[in-house]
Amino acid sequence: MSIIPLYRVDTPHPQAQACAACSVRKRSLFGALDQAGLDYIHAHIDSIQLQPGKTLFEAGARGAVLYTLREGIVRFERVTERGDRRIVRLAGRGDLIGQEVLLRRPYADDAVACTPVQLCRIPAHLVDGLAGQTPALVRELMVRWQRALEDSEAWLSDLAAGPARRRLLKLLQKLAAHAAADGRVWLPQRDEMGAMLDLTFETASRLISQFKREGVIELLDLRHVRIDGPALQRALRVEDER
Amino acid sequence: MSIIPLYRVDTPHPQAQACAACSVRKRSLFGALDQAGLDYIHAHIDSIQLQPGKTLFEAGARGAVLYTLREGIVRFERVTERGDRRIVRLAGRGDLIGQEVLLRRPYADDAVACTPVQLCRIPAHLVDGLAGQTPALVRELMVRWQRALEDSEAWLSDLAAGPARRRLLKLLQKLAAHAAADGRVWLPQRDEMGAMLDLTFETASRLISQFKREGVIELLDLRHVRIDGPALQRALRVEDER
DNA sequence: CGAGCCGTTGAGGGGATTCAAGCTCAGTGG
DNA sequence: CCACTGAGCTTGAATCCCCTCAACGGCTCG
Repeated sequence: MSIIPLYRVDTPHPQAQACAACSVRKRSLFGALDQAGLDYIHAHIDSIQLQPGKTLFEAGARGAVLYTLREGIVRFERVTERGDRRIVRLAGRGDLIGQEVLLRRPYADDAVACTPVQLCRIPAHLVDGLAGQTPALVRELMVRWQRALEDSEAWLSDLAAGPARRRLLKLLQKLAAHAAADGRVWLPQRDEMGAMLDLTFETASRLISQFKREGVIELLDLRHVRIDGPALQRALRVEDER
Repeated sequence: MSIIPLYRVDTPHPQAQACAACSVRKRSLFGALDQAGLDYIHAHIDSIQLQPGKTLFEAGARGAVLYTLREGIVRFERVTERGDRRIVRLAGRGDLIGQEVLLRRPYADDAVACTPVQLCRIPAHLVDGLAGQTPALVRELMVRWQRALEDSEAWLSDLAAGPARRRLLKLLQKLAAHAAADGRVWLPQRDEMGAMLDLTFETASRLISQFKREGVIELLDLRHVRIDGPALQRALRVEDER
């Protein structure tokens, strides 16, 4: 994990400007802050980068920091009593990670980088302090909690029910929402798909091969595909009839 | 749906006393309020009762009220694009229902009574007003959001993965947490179990019969069982070995 | 008493798993 | 340079678990 302090004590608030100019600020927790708020926080936020597979934090650990995801995809996973891991949610650009520390609770899941990832590390006390003075920030927090809840419930109804083919098509649809500007979509490893959909990696592999043959996806490199949107919709339609 | 106004305008705050004496107040959203807060809210809260199968609200509807569950079990369900319904979460005593209206958002799921249910109906503007003056209430709200999120994720990892027998055992374990004082546990209909676990009702029926033969559960009446806790734990242990 | 709902159980088929083999590719060390 | 290794992916064959289709019984209710 590489940590870059974004602030410099010798110049007046350069990071406040960096925050103000940040491409995800409007989508992020601090989108609600004004210039004064940015001045207040800038000196306490570090930028963090993580390589795929690296762990941001582990379930059960007590931490004092939360994160805003600027770039990349982070997965939340937990280990079941059977001993196998289950991926329960994904976070993308602008999402808040580890908000439970605001309640002085341990992290609920492992958080692991799926792709190269850039985050802002935010001390919990910073949010505590601002929340008292900034009602808009409190509202932003609640919006994010509700969004996480709806994501989780949508995962349950879309990705955890029905035949394997439909679940995997739905996963592609969800991953497409995190596509880069040029249409590149991150494709998880086969065993990661398994952990997301409760499938064996062999089944995931068979289906991905099938989708390639059908032209629903096109492999760009080992970890990225281009998705034929209409073909995907059609395949899902067929799946849902009957 | 029967609505009983709990307040009376001719006597001074009788409902404030009713709220203060309420058995679930300490577990409920307003557990954080002092006497002044209770005085403020009492005139605006109605008591509601619902019979099993009755709908509290529907997904997508815009409402201006949320609910605290005083007694009974409420399920959250949604209809997938395939047309079948999926139960994604359960609420029990003290849980908050429909909190998304505080964000001016439509209800995310259908909310349906599983058992006879008693709720307090709380206008959203009431919470808005109090939240500004009562930081503890804001915190209570966040705690409830986080709890709902963790419930949903736990549902995903426990009830939506693994073989049918394990999923149903896990469901019994979860239902046991909502047991009455005398140990009576609500047993859903077979097709409700199916909607919770993504099984056919036939499979649910076969497994329930099996559990009865094995002595894990004992049928009290059509909708209630007594659960042999140790036997359940043993069965789960066996399931998780191997 | 027939109709309908809910639950149970059986028989057969299908979809996902399990077990197994072989493939590519990156990294390592002789 | 290339054999060696291990991780990840693919594909095949056999098995098994759950679904589908079906029949039947108990119960409530009109």
